[in-house]
Amino acid sequence: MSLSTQPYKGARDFYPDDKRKQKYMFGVLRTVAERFGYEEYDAPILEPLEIYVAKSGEEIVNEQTYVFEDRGGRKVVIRPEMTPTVSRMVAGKRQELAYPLRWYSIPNLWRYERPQRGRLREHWQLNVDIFGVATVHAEVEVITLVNDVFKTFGASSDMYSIHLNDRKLVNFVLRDYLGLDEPTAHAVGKLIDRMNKMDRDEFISKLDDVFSDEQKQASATEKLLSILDAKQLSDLPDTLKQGDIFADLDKTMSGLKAAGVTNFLFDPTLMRGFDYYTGIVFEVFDTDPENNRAMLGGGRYDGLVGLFGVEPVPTVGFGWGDVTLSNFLESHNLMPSLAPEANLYVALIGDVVEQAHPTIAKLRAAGLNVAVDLSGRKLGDQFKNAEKKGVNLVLVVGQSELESGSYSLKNLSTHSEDSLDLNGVIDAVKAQNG
RNA sequence: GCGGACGUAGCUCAGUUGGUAGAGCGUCGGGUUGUGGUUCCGAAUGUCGCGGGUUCAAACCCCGUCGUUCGCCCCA
Repeated sequence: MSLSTQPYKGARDFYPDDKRKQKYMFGVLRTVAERFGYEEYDAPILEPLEIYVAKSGEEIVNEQTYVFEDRGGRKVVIRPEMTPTVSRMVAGKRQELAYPLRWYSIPNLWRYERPQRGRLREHWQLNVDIFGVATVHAEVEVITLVNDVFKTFGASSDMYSIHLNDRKLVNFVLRDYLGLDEPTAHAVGKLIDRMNKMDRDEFISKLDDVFSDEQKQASATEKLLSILDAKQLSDLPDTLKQGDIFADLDKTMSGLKAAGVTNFLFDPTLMRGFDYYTGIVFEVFDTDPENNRAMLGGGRYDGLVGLFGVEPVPTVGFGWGDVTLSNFLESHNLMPSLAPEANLYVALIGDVVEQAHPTIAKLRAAGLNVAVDLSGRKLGDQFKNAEKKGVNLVLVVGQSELESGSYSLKNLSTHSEDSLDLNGVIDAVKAQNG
């Protein structure tokens, strides 16, 4: 009976090649978030159960979290999302923080579910939140940030589309326009969420199951469909256009235009799972049919911070999973080939490890990442090894080089070879790495 | 939690109507001891995911189980 070498179900090992991709992705995410003035924070992976029970939504706590009791009898959850945590942190220093507060993090999150494409048990998620802005300038900023991330990865606008909706609109339609009670409204909301996964007849028959005879009499189904079919705000029935139900969506869209974002659209079927959203919600879809689900989503949740017993803080934020992001990058060929950490490989001739030490130390002190071949194998094998590791530049160091101070620097991809002194080697490696 | 597909060498896979396993790539060694990518020669490696069952005989059929994957639920 031997031990399995597989990682835990739904979780990934990151071998150096994988980790390199993750480092690249996170690097871009951090760069863009910080370009918008966001500060990085972090928190424990464990949280008390209560903060999820409070407002996260139902199933995620009951069935999709890792819950256990610690040795002190406390109910503990491995965080399935970051929003309650960041809300807790903001609430904890509610009075002393300077608003608007711009925070981001890339936490790992755990959900107990069946793994499938784009959904694993452990994933990392960029969380970007802006606290203290009640106007849709916050939504516009955050979505613009998302757009900049895509651009920084080299994506073009046709590769993704930004869907927008407003919970206030949804609530108005369900409660006031259709006059549904709370449980019915909730059920219809869940149905709308799944609308695109079924055909129209199926959707209508499911609606029939939910609506009362009275509601059917009032042609609730037809009314709802006419709203869900809207491609833009102007398609909506006139009776909805009174008041300022659309004001936020309207302003968000014009704000996005002003910010140079083009590929967004009004999507009345967009719901989002969590119940804590209170205003604009958005999701971004990969247009590649291979990745047919939301790759990121977020919205306004003005009530969460207040749950911790402090004055509420208006908040807009989103989460962007690393699995959906890497699927996106791979599908659109946007994942660059990434060089290994070492940018210089030293091949040794003969037993000169100790004599070569001062030379190698100088190279490292100059900022080069130097991997030394300690195998004692034939020179040809050392070249093969460098190539296999993906290190392009090899410095040959033997007795005569150490004595003369003239080294042979070999470029494995161009097959060129230069005779250089130590400073020349340093310059050449730096030039090669841009 | 529910449904489908799959599980053969390190990797990608082949294995005909059941007769105890192969290829390519990779790995290792070599083509005279200080120069690699192409080439040539040679070698190693599998309890055919695991456990039962049917059979004279199972990688192949049946059951269970674990894992992978796609979808449902839910969500990033």
